[in-house]
Amino acid sequence: MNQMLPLYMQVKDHILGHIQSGTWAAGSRVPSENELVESFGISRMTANRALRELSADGYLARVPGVGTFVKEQAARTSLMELRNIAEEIESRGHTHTLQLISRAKVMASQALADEFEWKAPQHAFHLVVLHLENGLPVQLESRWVNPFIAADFMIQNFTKQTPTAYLLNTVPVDELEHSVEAIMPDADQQKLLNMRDREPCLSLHRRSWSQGKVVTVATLIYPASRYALHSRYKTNAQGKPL
Amino acid sequence: MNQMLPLYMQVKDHILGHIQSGTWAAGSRVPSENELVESFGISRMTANRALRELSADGYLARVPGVGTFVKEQAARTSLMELRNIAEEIESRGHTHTLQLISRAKVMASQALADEFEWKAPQHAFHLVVLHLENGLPVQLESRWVNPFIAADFMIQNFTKQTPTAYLLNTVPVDELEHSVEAIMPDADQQKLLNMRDREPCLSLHRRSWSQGKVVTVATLIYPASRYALHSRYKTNAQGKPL
DNA sequence: AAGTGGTCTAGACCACCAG
DNA sequence: TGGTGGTCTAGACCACTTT
Repeated sequence: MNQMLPLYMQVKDHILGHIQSGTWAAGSRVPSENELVESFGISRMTANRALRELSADGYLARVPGVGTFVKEQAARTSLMELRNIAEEIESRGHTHTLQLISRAKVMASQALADEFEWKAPQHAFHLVVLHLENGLPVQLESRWVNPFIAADFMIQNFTKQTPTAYLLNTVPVDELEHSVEAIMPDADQQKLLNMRDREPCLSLHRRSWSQGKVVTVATLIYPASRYALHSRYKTNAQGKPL
Repeated sequence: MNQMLPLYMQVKDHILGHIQSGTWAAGSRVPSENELVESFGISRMTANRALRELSADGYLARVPGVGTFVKEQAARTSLMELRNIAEEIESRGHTHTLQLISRAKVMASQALADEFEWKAPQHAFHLVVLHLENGLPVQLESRWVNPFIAADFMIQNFTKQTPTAYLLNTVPVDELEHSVEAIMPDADQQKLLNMRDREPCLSLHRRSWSQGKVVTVATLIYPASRYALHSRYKTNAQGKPL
């Protein structure tokens, strides 16, 4: 039972596929409306809708009189959503790889126990992973995991599935807390991230809850020159936040 | 001088105006495509585009065979803690003061015009303000304001009311975009913020929209040692905000 | 002059929902 | 059965850029 997609959707998928597979790199020209009319045997309005929507979604940039081009995807991550960095990188048509730096069962410090909302220190899983985009380090992840909730976390193969992806697929997240700072990396961090001297980092500290319990505490460090954090959202009628 | 807007835009503005003025409450039915065809004297495709785009933007919900309805706006943003800095400082029981560094009407660069979503560069109001907490600089605000929307922005006395507070009270904000980076301050910024050498800053870039138009573009710079951004909110199972 | 995107029209067929 | 939205067509005119 093949579900027939609308024509403009098929065209969108076709183009998005080329972008996300990397066949069409950022800056390259995509087929014009007339070319799509020819190759797909569709009307110009349908081709126009596909290109216009991809443009509204930020994948393409259209220049009247010139053509339509693949947009450079900003290296940035959402502050609102909990997204897997591997997917994020791959959706830009880039390659994600990771290096497992360390993995251990450790005794929580009092500060960490506080973050887990434990009365007394317990053992926790600790993991340090370096994420690379096209071979360039973009995130250093230091993560503690609550062993009472994700007991089989340590026996995962994180080259197949990132820690974030595993946790997202295993434990439903109810609540998120983010805290963002600018920091200067220490010597180890600077070396792992392959950074120049005197270059700052963004440090994103995240806690996530499931059914009232802290699942995981993570500190994600991004080289300032390679990543930005981003959020965009609609407000209520009063325009309340700020 | 009068810029002729595309027909589908006029229809969008017409509907958005009714929604944001409250004439059409959440849940109420908006005119059908055929009714818009009649009342505006346009083709159905044009009416369809207006309704479809407002639906994609989250203002309307369309139900095949039934009609198109004004959507309930989620009040999720009350959980995003990015508040007016004056209130925030005072809520800590500290004293907020500010210094007006500069105030001018300037010609927008092409990059700024892009941020305002203007086709061509126009004049914009520019303001630089230093915020202090108990006499210590904590935020350097560089703000550009759309003069077509907040025409009397420049004659305000910002020692009584911060620029953010004035804009919030004057223009209803319906959309916000934030982008956070870590930067090294330049010499001027470092001096104004009274910072030591080699200390990084958080740079928060903010755009706000009202009725589809960019009201203001601001860059807020915080010394890393004195500020962190914080947010906490509930999510659905996929890690997306409610 | 030829090609591009931006818009608009006046039809059309369909699946769906209501009375 | 008539109204709704969802899609699609085959034209059209325009402003613009490139050659």
